[in-house]
Amino acid sequence: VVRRLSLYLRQLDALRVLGKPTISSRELGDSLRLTDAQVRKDFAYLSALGVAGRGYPVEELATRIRSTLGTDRSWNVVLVGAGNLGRALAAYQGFASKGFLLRGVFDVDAAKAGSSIGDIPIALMSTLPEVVKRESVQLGVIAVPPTSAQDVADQLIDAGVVGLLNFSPVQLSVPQRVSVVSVDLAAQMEQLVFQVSANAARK
Amino acid sequence: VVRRLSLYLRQLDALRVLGKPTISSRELGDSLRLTDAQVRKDFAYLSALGVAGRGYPVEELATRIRSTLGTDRSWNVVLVGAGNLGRALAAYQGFASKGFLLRGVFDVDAAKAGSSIGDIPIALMSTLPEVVKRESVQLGVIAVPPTSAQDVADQLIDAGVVGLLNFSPVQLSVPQRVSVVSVDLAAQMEQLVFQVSANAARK
DNA sequence: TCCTGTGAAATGCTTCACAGCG
DNA sequence: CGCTGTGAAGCATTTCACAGGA
Repeated sequence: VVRRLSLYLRQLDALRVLGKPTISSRELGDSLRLTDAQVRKDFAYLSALGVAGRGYPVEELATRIRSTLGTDRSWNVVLVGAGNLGRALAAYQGFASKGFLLRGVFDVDAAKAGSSIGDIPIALMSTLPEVVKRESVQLGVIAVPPTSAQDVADQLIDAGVVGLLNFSPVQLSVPQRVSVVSVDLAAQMEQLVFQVSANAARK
Repeated sequence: VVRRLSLYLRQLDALRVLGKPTISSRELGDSLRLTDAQVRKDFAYLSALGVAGRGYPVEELATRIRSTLGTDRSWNVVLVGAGNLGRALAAYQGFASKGFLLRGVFDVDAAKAGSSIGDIPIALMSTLPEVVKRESVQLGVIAVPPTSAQDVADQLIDAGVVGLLNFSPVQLSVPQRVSVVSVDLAAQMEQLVFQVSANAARK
């Protein structure tokens, strides 16, 4: 359900650029391959504000979705792991533009710590707790090898982080108060292969 | 449903390293936060081979899942977009180790083409159709800015690719015979923020 | 006794269908 | 009219519960 809210938000942002003041559930649904009823149900869930005969006001709807997701406020983030993926994530524009403020990049490797990604310095893991506290960091991104993922997760949680975005292919075990979203790239690829095979089988 | 198959596979690989010959649905379920019934239903779906009183044989089960997913064969892949994310993906070990063979990296930027990532040369987009045909490439990974994502998708499809892994935050429109899996990093982050907020609200 | 395989019940999600408003 | 909001129906997925095998 929440996954779709993000999709709506992308679409609405595009519409705003086009200057469209209003959008119908049918139109929005078509562009995302959803039924119009589905779209209306979703918006009802955020006690919606559609105008019969017109549709939904683009601007207000976007604001409403953002406040439901929690992206109306900005969030402090740290990233652990300055390998290839970590570097790419640190430089990724999509985060900064959506209110995610990168407060630090960390690595265990002393050789990496000291260098920097763009204008973001890479720090040693040992300095993590201090930064998390000082900057009130709530979210941590894990881009380290699978073998150290759980260890890094524990350190982040000890330091006070309450949400983890995990890019390593392991199931993290965390206390209830901490939320985890995992992105397993190999799994996505497997997903794709399955769909391709299924698609080919269906003649 | 299929998403879970990937998770099982990870877990089974870990078990194999530990030398465990057999696993019960309960044990496997606990480690992935699923019920035992769920696990058994999933395995029934692949006309399973569990032994009552013992559990499932780790090795055979992994083989069975792989063949269902289609990862028992290997797949030829090209990657488009040699920005930060593209470079990280090209170097990512998780792909190569799971039977995905990277047959080329492409970019529109002539400055980037000519250089290389590790030992993989970056080629110009114009040479893409030839490589796709020569190497029988079935899958394409899109790591380009949102504005050119649809264009790149069209070129890949024209060249003969039948599956796309899309990292740009746009809804690609493709013909039925082509499968798409999208990974929107900003959306994952939004997901996380929502969960964190919900988790904090629940006292 | 431990564990699978599976009908049946329960739950959740999606689509249908239509009353009602601008 | 076009479009929303929503009960009710229709599907899909998850959990329960238990018979039966090793």
